[in-house]
Amino acid sequence: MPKLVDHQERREAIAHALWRVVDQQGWPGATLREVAREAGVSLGQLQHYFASRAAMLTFAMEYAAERTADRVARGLAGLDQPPHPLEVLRIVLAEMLPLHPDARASSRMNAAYVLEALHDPELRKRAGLGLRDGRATVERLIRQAIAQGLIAPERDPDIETDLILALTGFTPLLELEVIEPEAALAAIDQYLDRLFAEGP
Amino acid sequence: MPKLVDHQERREAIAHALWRVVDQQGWPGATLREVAREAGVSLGQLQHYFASRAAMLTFAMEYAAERTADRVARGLAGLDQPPHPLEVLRIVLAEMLPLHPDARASSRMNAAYVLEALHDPELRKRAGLGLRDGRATVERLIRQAIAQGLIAPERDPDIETDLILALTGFTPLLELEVIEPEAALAAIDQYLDRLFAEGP
DNA sequence: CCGGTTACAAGTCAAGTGTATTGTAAAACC
DNA sequence: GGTTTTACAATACACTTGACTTGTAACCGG
Repeated sequence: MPKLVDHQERREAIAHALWRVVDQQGWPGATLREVAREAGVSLGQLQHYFASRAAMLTFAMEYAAERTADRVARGLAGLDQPPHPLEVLRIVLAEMLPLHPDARASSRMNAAYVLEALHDPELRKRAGLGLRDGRATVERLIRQAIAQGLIAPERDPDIETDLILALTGFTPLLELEVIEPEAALAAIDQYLDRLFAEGP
Repeated sequence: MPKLVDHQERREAIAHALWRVVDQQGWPGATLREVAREAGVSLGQLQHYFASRAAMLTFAMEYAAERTADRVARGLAGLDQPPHPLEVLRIVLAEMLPLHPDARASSRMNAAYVLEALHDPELRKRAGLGLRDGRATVERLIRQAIAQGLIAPERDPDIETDLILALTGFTPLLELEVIEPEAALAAIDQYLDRLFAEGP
């Protein structure tokens, strides 16, 4: 056979091409042929690495989630140890919003994925689990911060968690350039500052 | 010619069918033939009312925006006159979230539309204008409430406006059943209560 | 060195897409 | 009452799509 090839590597390269296509042409534009062209491979080769379009999309999504987690982890590494929960939340939120090219690609992938998941039970389960996981992580953070006295004890951890997650609602505003990235960051800072403020 | 037909009425009927299709099968599933089937008309008839698929989608979106505005107006009519800004915001937010079938259909239409708009300059301009309009309306409300002393004067109207709009970020959480409708409403109430609370 | 496996290339296929064309019945209008 | 419009039906067209099949060169393992 020809030189043995690292499948994972190839798949990731194709996933990157897929991101680029989705970023530039949208989810429906991500046809097998278009992704192959963007990746600089033939349709046959692409099909050698992904048995179906669905398999390709699923892989690309999981890989995007990994990369986002990596970006967050890298951001957290730059903080004091242990980091202040406010800083943690700030970084998590900032990485989930389309504020730089990498995050934008992930964000668009995610949006398309969620939209698709609404009508596909399998994807729905998968996407639901992912989001629930994320929510659980944030909730843990909030509860810890309350226990540490960093957040006023009157705050309901469930509601505060949901409100934090809702801040990803900046995404469409940013994408359509209704608000500037600085405005989104300022709003997040303002919100977190109030959340972590001392009670009266 | 056969009995003269109310074009607007026909178009709206088709738009309703389109919503149903988008709601159940997603944006890409909204093919001319599928919408025609859902509307109970022939492909030829549908083409008689919409010159192209793009025209159909545009009409359906504008109509959805009108209907959402109607729902909000109906909600506002049930309030004291003049209504308290908090109540106004509560109703606006509640109608923008997928909390009941009508709002859900509009919400999904809107999500798909925004996603599509990212790669279509014409749609982008249109969607951007719509969102900017909405933002301006909310901002006016906030500034008024500050002027009336209902919101603490330290609050920055710009940031507060953005934060209000960000609360539409509950949408994916609701759609994927990560949180319950009551939780979203509770969070919104909590948030608005704090926004309108007296300063210390 | 050779059978078997891997890595692709290229072509084929059926299904589905939006759009354009053509035909026709019916009612409005002068 | 003839003519012109309107409202549709039906079909055809040119493409694109994901999937599948077949062919073939390359290399490893025995």
